[in-house]
Amino acid sequence: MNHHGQGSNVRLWVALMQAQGTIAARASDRLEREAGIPLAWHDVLARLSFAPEGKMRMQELADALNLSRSGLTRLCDRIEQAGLIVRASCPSDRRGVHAVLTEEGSRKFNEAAPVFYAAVEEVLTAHLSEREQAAMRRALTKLIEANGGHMCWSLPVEEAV
Amino acid sequence: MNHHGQGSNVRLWVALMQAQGTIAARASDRLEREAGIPLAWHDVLARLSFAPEGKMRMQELADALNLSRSGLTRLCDRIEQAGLIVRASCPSDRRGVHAVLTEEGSRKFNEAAPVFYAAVEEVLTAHLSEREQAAMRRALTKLIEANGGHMCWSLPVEEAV
DNA sequence: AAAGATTGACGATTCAATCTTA
DNA sequence: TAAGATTGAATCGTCAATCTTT
Repeated sequence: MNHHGQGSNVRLWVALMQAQGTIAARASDRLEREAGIPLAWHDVLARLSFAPEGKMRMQELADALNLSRSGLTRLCDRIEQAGLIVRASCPSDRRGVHAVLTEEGSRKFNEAAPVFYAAVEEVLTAHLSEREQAAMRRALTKLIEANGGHMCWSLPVEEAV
Repeated sequence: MNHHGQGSNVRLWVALMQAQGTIAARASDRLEREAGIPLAWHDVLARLSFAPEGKMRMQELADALNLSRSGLTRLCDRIEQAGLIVRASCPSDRRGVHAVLTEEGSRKFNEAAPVFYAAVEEVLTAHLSEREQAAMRRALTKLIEANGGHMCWSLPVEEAV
């Protein structure tokens, strides 16, 4: 196909799949062990924490986390069961539902976030130079946009340092 | 923690997770649509195709694919059911089991591989320059090794071009 | 006793169908 | 009729226990 052969392309594919898998598994283990919540729960709490008023529509949340609607419904069932979020009917459009962070959910996130940051540092950023990180972020963002995704992340407060 | 704030680290994390998810989903869809097999099946067939005599121990295969042993057992159940592989007791150590590519499995792989290559090109390499690809592969390999993984991939024949 | 693989019970995710509201 | 969300059935993966062979 191209004059470099396909092996090189496949190598990049394999590296991407394997790196992501390994990194996510290790960070997930550490978060579960040290903060007592699954990575998926942290993702939800984090998104809500950085959202205005600590709430988001189910649909928004599903998109942000790359989950199907029903997948998010089930995930939120479990987190609500644990008391970290509640559902609230959306006032402006009563078809919609807000997932809202509770007091306890907020507390839990504040407890888990440092563990998560440390895990990301440990498995990801500690092994790459600033230049490598910047290059990788640029490349990954290109890939996301080229594939119809939207690299969205509500700015955490720490960014403003 | 560091003077760049944690937001930057988290951005890289999110970009990695999202890019991998989007890319894998798109390639998986295309493979399923155009070749009629799930991505996980292709992974197994590909590994076997590039292994000596078209066979591998279950354990090896599980490691290569980042799957648990039982996960691979189940996956191989389905693929064997479809007639693309068979199991054979390992002669030298009768505890072990070989997954062996069948004629039909080999045929199916030869049909699916071009689709897979095209999909990788479409979702991944088409959007990155040679330099970007090389930089990314280096960085990802570092990450894999730093996290106790092993970036292993039997050389495809095409590599020797 | 330990290694390789499988099985049962379970958790998490998806698709298709359903329910409610716009 | 369509959009937002949920539910039932099915798929896929994991952990712990089991079975066989070393």
